Amino acid sequence: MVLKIRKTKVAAPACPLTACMAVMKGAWTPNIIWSLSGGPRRFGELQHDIPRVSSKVLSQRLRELQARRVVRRRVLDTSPPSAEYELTELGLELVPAIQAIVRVGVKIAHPERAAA
Amino acid sequence: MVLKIRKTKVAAPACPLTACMAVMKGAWTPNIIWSLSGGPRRFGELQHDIPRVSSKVLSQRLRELQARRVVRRRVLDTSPPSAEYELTELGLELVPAIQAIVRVGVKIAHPERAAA
DNA sequence: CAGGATCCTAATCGATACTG
DNA sequence: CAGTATCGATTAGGATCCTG
Repeated sequence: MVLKIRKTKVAAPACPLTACMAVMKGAWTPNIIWSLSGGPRRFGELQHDIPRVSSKVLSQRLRELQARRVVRRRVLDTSPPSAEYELTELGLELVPAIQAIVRVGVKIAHPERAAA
Repeated sequence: MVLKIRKTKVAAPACPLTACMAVMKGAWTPNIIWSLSGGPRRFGELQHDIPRVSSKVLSQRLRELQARRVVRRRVLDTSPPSAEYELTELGLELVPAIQAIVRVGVKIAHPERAAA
């Protein structure tokens, strides 16, 4: 006998999930957005925030995020010349999701503090 | 002159983020958790919920999630034999994060409904 | 129905070196 | 400082076939 597929009880379809995960693709992308959620950061500052990321991967992800209109790049007229990255309005929309992930991460990392 | 690294304004360090992302690693993992958030599902039902996932990847991710105590597997005494997967208490903790991601995904996919 | 085994491709990442 | 170029290792994922 054939088992019937029960109707899912989940309200929204999986496609918005996939759409959002496409933006956060890459192991370091959430960290980049998280770091930028505190305000504009320079390239070197991002590397400082995310210690084990290579400059190659960091610049790759930043370029992708710019292409997706999540991050904006501004060249500053300083000496030496430097650049600043900041979240766009679209990028700011991602912050609550990252915050939720961080909250869970805290629970996973410190189960004893889960009561709080 | 050397540019100074400005102190980050982000409250929590990136490590909890990384810890949580490790659990959600893989393109399909969030979809699996999302599908299970509606209640226990069988293997075939998960494949139905996530149309383009191969059985290999699905079973791989399910095994990883079991190893991480996020998902529990129960063999049912039916004919033909079937198995059910469900979220553990730890797995349930991930649901709010996934929900937040879905919410952003809806905004990305349907910007015109962003007002709601 | 519920998966494991195998083969293969594409993407990601890390390390190193180099440029303006 | 702010990246780019290149290489090599790892891995996720797709397709197909097969079993209990």
